[in-house]
Amino acid sequence: MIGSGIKRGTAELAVLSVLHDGPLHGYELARRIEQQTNGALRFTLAALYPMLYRMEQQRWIRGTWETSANGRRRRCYRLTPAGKKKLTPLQREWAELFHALQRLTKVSHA
Amino acid sequence: MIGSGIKRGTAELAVLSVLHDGPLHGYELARRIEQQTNGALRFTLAALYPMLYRMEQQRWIRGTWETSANGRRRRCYRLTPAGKKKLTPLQREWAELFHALQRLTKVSHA
DNA sequence: GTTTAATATATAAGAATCCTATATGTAAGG
DNA sequence: CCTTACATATAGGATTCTTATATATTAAAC
Repeated sequence: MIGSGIKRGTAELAVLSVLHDGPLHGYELARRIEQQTNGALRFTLAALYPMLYRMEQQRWIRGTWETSANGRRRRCYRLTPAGKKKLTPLQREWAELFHALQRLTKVSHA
Repeated sequence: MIGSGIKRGTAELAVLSVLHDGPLHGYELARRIEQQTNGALRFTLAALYPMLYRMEQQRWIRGTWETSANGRRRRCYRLTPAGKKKLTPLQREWAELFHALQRLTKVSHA
């Protein structure tokens, strides 16, 4: 059965997927999600930051303070091994949800 | 852009889809959703009834009290024309979300 | 005949997630 | 100097789903 958390967990999957490409800070993360989905998926930073804290507490990502060339202070997040392990079953859960909804709408048209 | 409501709106799509097949009462609706998705998608009745009220207020469904052959009193819901009109764009929105998430995870693997 | 399971609806209390609004501060461009 | 882009942070609120509980009828099991 599909876990209860996944239905509203799009953000979690998005963050883990993007960070799988390489470390990033929050602001850029939000931009990547929006760009890579052609604007279809978008998260405000106010939604993103608390989520990054939660994911850091769960040890899926790890944040380190860094200073960019500009001298700007920013927090760089990278995927932990635990985070990588989390990504695969999460994708599978989403695929299951998609198939479930497709079955519902297709049966409904029959 | 995908609306903010749809990410957690699986239940809405499920109810509209199943009712598209024909009128049903709440208890049976929950069973159909579970059966047609092979148990992948499941809603408790406590989640379903308040949602049916909301959807009735929005005129997407209409409920009438009926008495079954057993003599049991139950509320039968059927899709309104407005509900049918709502179903198509909802399905499109979901399809968009699926594609967006697929793009994210695929780019991430590249 | 009494208990149990299945049918059927309803509400309350709570958790989780996301959004809007707001605050703070730096750097670059005009 | 003023605006735009960069960058993080918190408070308050809305929505949705879950768990727990209450009620009542019917059919089957024992």
